[in-house]
Amino acid sequence: MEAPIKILIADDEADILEIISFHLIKAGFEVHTAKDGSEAIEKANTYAPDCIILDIMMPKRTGFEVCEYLRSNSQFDKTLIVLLTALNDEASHIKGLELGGDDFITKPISPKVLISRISALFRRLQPSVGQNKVINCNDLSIDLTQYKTTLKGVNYILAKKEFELLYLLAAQPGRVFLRGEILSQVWGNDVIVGDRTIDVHIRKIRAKLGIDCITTVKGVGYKFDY
Amino acid sequence: MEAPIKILIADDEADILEIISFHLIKAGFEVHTAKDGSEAIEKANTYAPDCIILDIMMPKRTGFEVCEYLRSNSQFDKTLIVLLTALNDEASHIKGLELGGDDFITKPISPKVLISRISALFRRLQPSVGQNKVINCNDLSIDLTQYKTTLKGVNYILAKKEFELLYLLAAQPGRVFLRGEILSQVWGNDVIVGDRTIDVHIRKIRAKLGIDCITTVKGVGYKFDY
DNA sequence: ATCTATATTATCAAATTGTTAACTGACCTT
DNA sequence: AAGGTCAGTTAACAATTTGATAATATAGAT
Repeated sequence: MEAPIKILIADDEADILEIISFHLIKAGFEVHTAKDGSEAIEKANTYAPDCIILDIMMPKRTGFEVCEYLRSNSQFDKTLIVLLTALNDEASHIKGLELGGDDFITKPISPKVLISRISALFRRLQPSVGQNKVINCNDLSIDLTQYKTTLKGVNYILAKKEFELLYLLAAQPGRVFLRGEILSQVWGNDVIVGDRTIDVHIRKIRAKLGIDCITTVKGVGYKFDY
Repeated sequence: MEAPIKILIADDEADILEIISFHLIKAGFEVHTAKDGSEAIEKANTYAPDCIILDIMMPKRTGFEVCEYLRSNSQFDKTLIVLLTALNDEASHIKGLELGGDDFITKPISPKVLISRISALFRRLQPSVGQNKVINCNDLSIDLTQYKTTLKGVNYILAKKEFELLYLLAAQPGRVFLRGEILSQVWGNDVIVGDRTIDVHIRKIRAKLGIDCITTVKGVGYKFDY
């Protein structure tokens, strides 16, 4: 993870702010706080957080109003909005979600639940960041952390470059990778190797696995298809 | 939205299945159902739904087990998983979210809430999918990132130039492209090829796809019309 | 009917990829 | 240190696919 994920929490109850902040900071987030709706908008503009947790009942501007403001501003297109309230009524739920909220958590808040849910939202948002480095596709499994490839449970030993090439392609099944992309991803930008090199490695992968999981797209590149 | 969003619901209570199905269908989703965990996995593989709603308490396999299975398979990377339970306890919440669930809804279910939340999940998911350079027109789909052309779900392999030509035309259906435009877009400005070359490629596309999706505008050029 | 633009077909040239074998250097064994 | 093994690379050639052109046929317009 490069930059820490920024979260802004807006609630008028100081002790809630404090508790949530504590847990979020402990979970590795960068946390900012606001004590009312106006301050929330202000700080949202200042810090451009990745996620904003809004209490609905707040002075100056309600969570709904802040949510509406944020969603009308393209700058916050990718910002997650979590609404927070003591009210457990359906109407608020629906209103919040329809105003563009991404999730809805009812008080009393369990810090564990809050963090689980926020993590789930981010997991969905940044599939690539997912720490799961195992690709499973039908009966083929490619485990980056173990450099291990199994097919129908049987282990196949691929050389480093073969493995990296297969992993790259399989990470985005169906997508065509240009030869140039493959070279820069697997071999790096400064290394200069010929085009034939890719072919030979592709061939070795096909031969070792014995299945036709890599498709040639003539004049374009290769793609994983299985 | 071209294709309808597919949702799979798994619950062992028939009346719940029915009620939810009814509302989801009314909301414009394509709905499939399963009455236990094993059937859920089966149908997930068959229909590749965009969203799977899982009851936690189910015979054969619990919602947790199904969730775990789905999340370990890259085929379902982009599938939303919503967990459903009568239990309102925090432990299930956390377990579900940590297993990769995207949302968690407690029974008794309000159809309105359910649909609001699913819509919210999809709204959030769309932007990343929106990057796709896929042209969809009736039952014809042209995917630039995959260099893949399908008609009624059947894959047709076009050569590079054929594909690029079709993609160019289909990107702006109805618009007539002059021969000069086609040449400079597909072949580039420095390459010099004759006019007949375009005709030949157009013909190959028509022959391969078997449909008349490209119209000749005599004396002017060609246009995509389908 | 004639003229023009496009469609079709066949053919050849060019580009791309597949395959095999050989070379190099790193690493391991003895 | 010599010999062996293996990953990675390249070269050379074969196989295949694709692209372009020319020649001819057809259709559309005036």
